[in-house]
Amino acid sequence: MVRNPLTPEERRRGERLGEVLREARGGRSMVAVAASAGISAETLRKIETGRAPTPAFFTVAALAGALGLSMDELLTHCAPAPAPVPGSLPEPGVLPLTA
Amino acid sequence: MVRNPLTPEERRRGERLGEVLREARGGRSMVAVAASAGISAETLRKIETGRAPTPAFFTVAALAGALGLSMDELLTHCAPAPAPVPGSLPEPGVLPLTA
DNA sequence: CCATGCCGTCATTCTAATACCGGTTCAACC
DNA sequence: GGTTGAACCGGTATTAGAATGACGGCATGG
Repeated sequence: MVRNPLTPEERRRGERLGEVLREARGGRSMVAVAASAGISAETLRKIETGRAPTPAFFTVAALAGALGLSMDELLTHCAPAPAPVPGSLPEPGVLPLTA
Repeated sequence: MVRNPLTPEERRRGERLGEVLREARGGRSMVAVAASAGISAETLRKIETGRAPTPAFFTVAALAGALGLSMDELLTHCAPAPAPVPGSLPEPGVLPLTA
């Protein structure tokens, strides 16, 4: 096919990424952080609210730099499963991706 | 404006990213690595050849995972300036981004 | 009252991701 | 020598989404 429309899992993964970024921003304003990262405030808002679930690599890198975050840390924090008790419901539909 | 068309600097940054990824792939085939990362071989080829200069965050993350690379390492390796003698030509138009 | 900060929506342009095609190179094999 | 296969490349086409701007709305606080 051509560019399948993003699965619900992928969208929720984007939401988690947004939450992590917003938390890391703390009290600073969107405008300030966006300017510091070299992106527009509109873009930052879309990423934080999860409306841009799969931002570009260098966009995230710029944000991580502006927020003092490690890229690997970021991946870990917005990672897939929050320790769902290994052995319970297999939950069909998980996407490892970070393996 | 609306999505300015990627500067030459951004494109060369994508080429460096591709080179690093290709080097990390070593002898393995594109098809194998792409499958391991959960992306198509076509996409991997476009990234490696620099024809997709700004890939998605999670796409790069999947590739880094498949290749055993650290995201921060990746950023450092495909980084901006190769130590251009601090104090020479200021080169107007550099994009820190990774700061 | 007015500024600040965030949100929703609409509109726009460029690009990522995917697939398919043929072409090339290089090796092994008949 | 011819051919077969693997692996990569360049081009083209398609769809969905990133990135950006602009306008209006809604709180909170000076």
